[in-house]
Amino acid sequence: MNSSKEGVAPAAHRKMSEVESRNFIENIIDKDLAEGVYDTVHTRFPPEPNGYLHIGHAKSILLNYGLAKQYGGKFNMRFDDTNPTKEKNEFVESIKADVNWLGADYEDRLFFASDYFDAMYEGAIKLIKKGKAYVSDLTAEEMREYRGTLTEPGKNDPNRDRSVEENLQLFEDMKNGKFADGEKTLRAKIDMASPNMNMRDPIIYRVAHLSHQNTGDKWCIYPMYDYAHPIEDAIEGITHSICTLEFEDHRPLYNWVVTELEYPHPPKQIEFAKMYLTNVVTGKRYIKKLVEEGIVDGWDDPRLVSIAALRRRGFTPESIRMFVDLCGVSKANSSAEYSMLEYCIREDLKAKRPRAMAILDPIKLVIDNYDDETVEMLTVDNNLENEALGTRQVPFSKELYIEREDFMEEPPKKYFRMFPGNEVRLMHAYFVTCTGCEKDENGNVTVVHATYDPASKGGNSPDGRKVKGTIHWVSAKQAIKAEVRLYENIIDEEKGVYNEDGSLNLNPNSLVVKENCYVEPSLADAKAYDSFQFVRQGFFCVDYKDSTEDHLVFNRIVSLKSSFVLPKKDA
RNA sequence: UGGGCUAUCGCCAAGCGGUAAGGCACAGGACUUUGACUCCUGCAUUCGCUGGUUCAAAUCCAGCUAGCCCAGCCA
Repeated sequence: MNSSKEGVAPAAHRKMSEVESRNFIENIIDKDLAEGVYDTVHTRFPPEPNGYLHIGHAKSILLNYGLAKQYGGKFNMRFDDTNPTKEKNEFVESIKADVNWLGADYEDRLFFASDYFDAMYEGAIKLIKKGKAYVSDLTAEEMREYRGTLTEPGKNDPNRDRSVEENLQLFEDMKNGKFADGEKTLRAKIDMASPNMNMRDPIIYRVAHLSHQNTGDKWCIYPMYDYAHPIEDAIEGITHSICTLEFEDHRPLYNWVVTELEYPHPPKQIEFAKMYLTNVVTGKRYIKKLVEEGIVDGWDDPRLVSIAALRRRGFTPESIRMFVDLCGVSKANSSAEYSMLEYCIREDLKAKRPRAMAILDPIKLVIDNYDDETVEMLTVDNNLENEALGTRQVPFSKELYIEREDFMEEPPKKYFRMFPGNEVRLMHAYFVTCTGCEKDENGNVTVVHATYDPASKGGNSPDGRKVKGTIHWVSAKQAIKAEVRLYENIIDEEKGVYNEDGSLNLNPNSLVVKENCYVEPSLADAKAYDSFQFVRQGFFCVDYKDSTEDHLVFNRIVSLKSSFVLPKKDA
């Protein structure tokens, strides 16, 4: 449509939306659909219920859910609970809560691997009958010796050629509890000389006399992941079984299982690189230690990156989704900068949430020419970028609090806040001119004085006079006291996550508690998880754990960006 | 040192033989009742390295280098 002028590349004017790119998994799916390998897309999120979910899992959840939605397919939630030694019901509940919070809707498709134990048992018998599985007497240590090493092939199991009848009997005995833990295993008969360790006759069933969180005491043999997972996928009709890179070597075994068990529409395993944030702690042992030592306030401490922690901190599901989308999907190991996550939450909240004034480090400002008794109620927009958020009333009076750093008796260059003789705007209120300050015996400023211009009500002067600075404030009498918690990364980013001895390199300033903050009275009814932009400062959210009606506690989600840096004072 | 995988801007990431998208970060500038937002502008003569094929290579071939994963009766 537009005739290109000389030297102007038309492509340069194209918008990003027009050149939307696809990730490698979408490419695979497109091809599968085009070639008729599958006629639908069915994915799943299959966590083991052995811990809390963190931001890394969010990627997997949203990837799987997003793909299903994008292709008009289905998404299953499935707990991969094949090892009762590690699993707890507490975790299935927390995982469900996190997945639901993220908005990954599995509808009525909530499954457990343990739902399929019978089918897996039948499958094992089928393998035995085909001569593709056998019962082994080897101990764990012997098993290791027989397996060989990365560079040397393994040796055949002495029991490798047991008869089908004997294997059938032994396997049944295993199931019936005739053997102690570790006494017998069922192995797939593949190739002890395979360069792929996973194919050296992998164990597919082990004996464990243990109560299972879902099946109780019904079983004393449990299938191994490599055997169970492909069956779970096949039974549920999963088409694309998406997992992380470390399972790439397991794919031949995955395919072996679905092939030997002759599933008519075998699922396809696809691996992607998990991605974490730079300078973040996700290791279970480390977090456990932080909790035990009281350095953090539980697994949902706002400085952590578990889903529960992000939720408590004030992140939204939308912001997490945006983050995951922005990061993309690939097979290259990588680590995203925290600034990308910060961008996402600011982006999500900026037009969505109301703005308010809060003073975190108060100093009194007295408007000397303002009436002692008057309290004016100013009508203020909740968010200039979003009219739908309406307006609120903000009281103004003679005595206010302003931010301590918004006054300097001797300002450096380019400082355009309050200093003697300077006129600034009190946001939404009046122009005021600073007239001086009072100090205590130590020279600390205790009160700032100013006079106001009655004609500038609302924040503009009819004579067209301009001011460089606009500062926020609250009326001293009507303001509500609140506690505000300022967070920084729990890790000292300068030096990285770990010290040389393997301990965490903690940032001593990761939590700063401001006890004496004043917020405007409109915040009195704020409820748990409600978030606001405190103008000129950042986004804050009511802490669900510690905030009460008479003691509001806010978490700083993220600060606002700032290009202003106070110049260092020369001595 | 056997096998598998990866390598494109500080961080992510497109690209699939026709001459390096985009986002974050960063830096300038405009605007501003948030030093925010928004808006402009800049930001890889070059794709881990070295050769080769080709009129043409980030894309194909060969060799090298670096990083990650695998020797649980974990997932």
